[in-house]
Parts: sequence; structure tokens; C-alpha cells
Amino acid sequence: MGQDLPITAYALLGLLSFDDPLTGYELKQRADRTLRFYWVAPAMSQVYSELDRLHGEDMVKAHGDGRTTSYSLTRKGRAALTRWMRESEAGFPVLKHPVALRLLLGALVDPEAIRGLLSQHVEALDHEHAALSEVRASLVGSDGPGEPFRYPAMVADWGLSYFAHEKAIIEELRQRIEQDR
Amino acid sequence: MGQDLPITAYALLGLLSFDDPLTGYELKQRADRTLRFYWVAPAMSQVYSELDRLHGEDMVKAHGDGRTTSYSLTRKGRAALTRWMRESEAGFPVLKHPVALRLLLGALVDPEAIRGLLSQHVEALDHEHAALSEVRASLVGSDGPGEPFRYPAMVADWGLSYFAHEKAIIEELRQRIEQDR
DNA sequence: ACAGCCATGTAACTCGTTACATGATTAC
DNA sequence: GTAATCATGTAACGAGTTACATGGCTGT
Repeated sequence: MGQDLPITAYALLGLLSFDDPLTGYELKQRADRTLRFYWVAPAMSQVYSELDRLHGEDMVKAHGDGRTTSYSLTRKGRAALTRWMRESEAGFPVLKHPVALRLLLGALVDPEAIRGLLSQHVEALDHEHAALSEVRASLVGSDGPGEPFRYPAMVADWGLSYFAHEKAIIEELRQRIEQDR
Repeated sequence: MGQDLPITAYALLGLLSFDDPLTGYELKQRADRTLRFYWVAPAMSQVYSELDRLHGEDMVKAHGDGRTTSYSLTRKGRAALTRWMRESEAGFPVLKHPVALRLLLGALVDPEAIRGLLSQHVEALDHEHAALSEVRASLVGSDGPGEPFRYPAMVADWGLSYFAHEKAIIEELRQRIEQDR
């Protein structure tokens, strides 16, 4: 039986473990809203093809009303997801940080360009922080011990703290660059 | 002319902008040692095929002594790199965080498993912090204003701060989970 | 002599993206 | 009626990985 799925497949199963019957379209929205902060926002087409695969493995059940198709976890799907949680190694995060990469090469351009780079990144951080704050706010009320969104709330708080810290570092770096004038 | 290269190609050009003639093998070592913290550690085979492409574009020059081949930046390569620095948008970082993804789904397993997950991540963070510290230490002495490793040192400090903060958040989350006992 | 590292590549494959294409439903 | 959103897919492609294959050099 097809064992090892790509992690993104488990991520989608994970989203289904919260809100059960979801269409591919809805799944993509959930991913864009939450999953993108610490995993990826898969392309629409990938969501559909991944759902196809999961359906072929009997890990999701399709509820088709003709025009739209909703998917829910099967027993097998939930079992696969929890087994993956228990038995697989997490591995270290992979960060693709275009701002850090460009800062590394800062000597190639004038300091003004680097200042612009960092300013833009701070703006982007503010933007993302605000978006994640909204998500976090929507969990208030069901984020206590034993409640369904306890863990998602933790992850959201983690993300918010990360964004705040990132911003603080950038400010430090900015001052360090300012000294070179 | 083949314009848009994958960012990883620019990352390799960037490595060459510090230590000029490097073999594919050495390039891979540099990437594993430094680039991996904020970009990627490309596979050996990708380093070679990317060098082939860059060579085809006249962005690197090959110094072959038969058995080994070293590559250095051409004028065109350096120009392409600085143009990329000046003209392309940086974009927001992409984080693939398997620990956060698993924490999100914490409700599926028993708290003990989550504790283990977080412990292991803290260990990994310590390990990576130590590795990056070594890199940072090797830059001391040429990390002042105007010196060649000024910017790489900034990026390394950024990374170290990030790891330290990550560890602090995990400790907080651990306590939060401990309360549910 | 043998292990381990240095050094270079090819082939097959998967993940994931972009571009394209279609059409129904909803809000104004 | 018409624009935006909901909804689902296909096709072509590119980036990047793993597995495989080869062989020279270095230290013990």
C-alpha cells in the first residue's frame, strides 16, 4: 500500500481533521489563511491532485453533489495521520529567506539599497503579523486546555512572537548599518 | 539571452563573490556550512548542473586542470548578480516548519508525544546554534565596517538571535502544555 | 592495503508551479 | 447583465532530490 505521502498531504489531512467536509476550494482557502505561515500555500491544482491521491488511498471520502465535491477524513485517513504524528521524525525547519540572502551580499550594492530592502521587509512583517493576528483572534474562546483550537492557538502565538522578534532584529541591523555613514 | 535564473543560481554566484575560484565540491561545502541556514543546501548534483548552466551563460569561468574544475565569476556574472540585487523584489520568507505543523495537530496524540517533539527540537536548535556560532567566530576580525565579511556577520548574528528566540518560545510552549496535566 | 574523503557526473523521478480552460452561482 | 467569486480540472514545465556510477588522492 502506498505508504509515504509528501508532508503536504498530511498537512491537508490535518486541515480536514479540524473542519471536516471541505471542498478543494475551501481547503485551499484554509491553507492560504493559516498553513502558509509555517508550511506552504499549495497551488490550487496541487490541492486537487493531492485530494485525488488521498481519495485513491481511501484516506478521504468524497461527498459529491454533482457540481461540488466535499472531502472528509476516513478512519484510514485519520489513522494514517496520527501514525505519521507518532512515528515520523520531525526534521529541522527549512527557511528560504530572500532578505537574508540579499543582506549577505550587501557589499555588492550601495547602503541605500540595503536600507530599502530592510524597510520593505519590515512593512511586509507588519502586514503578515496583522494577518496572523486576525487568525489568532478568531480562535479566542476555544483555545483553552482540552478545547479544539488549543494547539492551533499555540502555533499562532509562536508565529506572532517570531514576527515580532524578526522585526526587532531588523531594527538592530538597521542601526548597525547606519553607523557606517 | 537566458534572463531569469532560479534564486539558487544567484546564491551560488554569491558564494563565488566571496571566495573566488571554487570547485563544485567546495561550493557544496560552503553551502552546507553557511547557506543552509537561510536558504538551502542544494544537492551535489544540483550544484554541478547549476554550474553548467552558469557556465553556458558565461557567468562563471572554468579553470580546469583535468581532474578538477574550479569556477570563478566573470564580469558578466558579477554584473548579473548585482543587477539581481538591485532590481528584483525580495519577497517574503518561506518557512517549512515540521515541528510547528505537528504541534498544530497536537490534539491527535497524547501530550507525552508533544513533549518529546519539543524536546527534540530544542536539542536540534542547540546543535544548529553551535554550528552557526562556529561560522560566526570564523568571521571575527573581518566583520567591521567596510570589511569583506561585514554583511555575512550580520546575517550570522541574525540567525543566532533567531535560534535563541526560537528556543525561548519553545520553553514557553512547554510550560503552557505542562499546565494541562 | 584500505578507508575515507575529494571530485564529477547521469538518470529517473517527484513535488510543485504557471498557464490554460471551463462553467456555475452570487451580489450589485 | 455583468463582475466577482466559487469550483474543478489538464498540460507543460522546472527545480530539486535520490540513487547510481566512477575514479583519483591521502593518511595510516
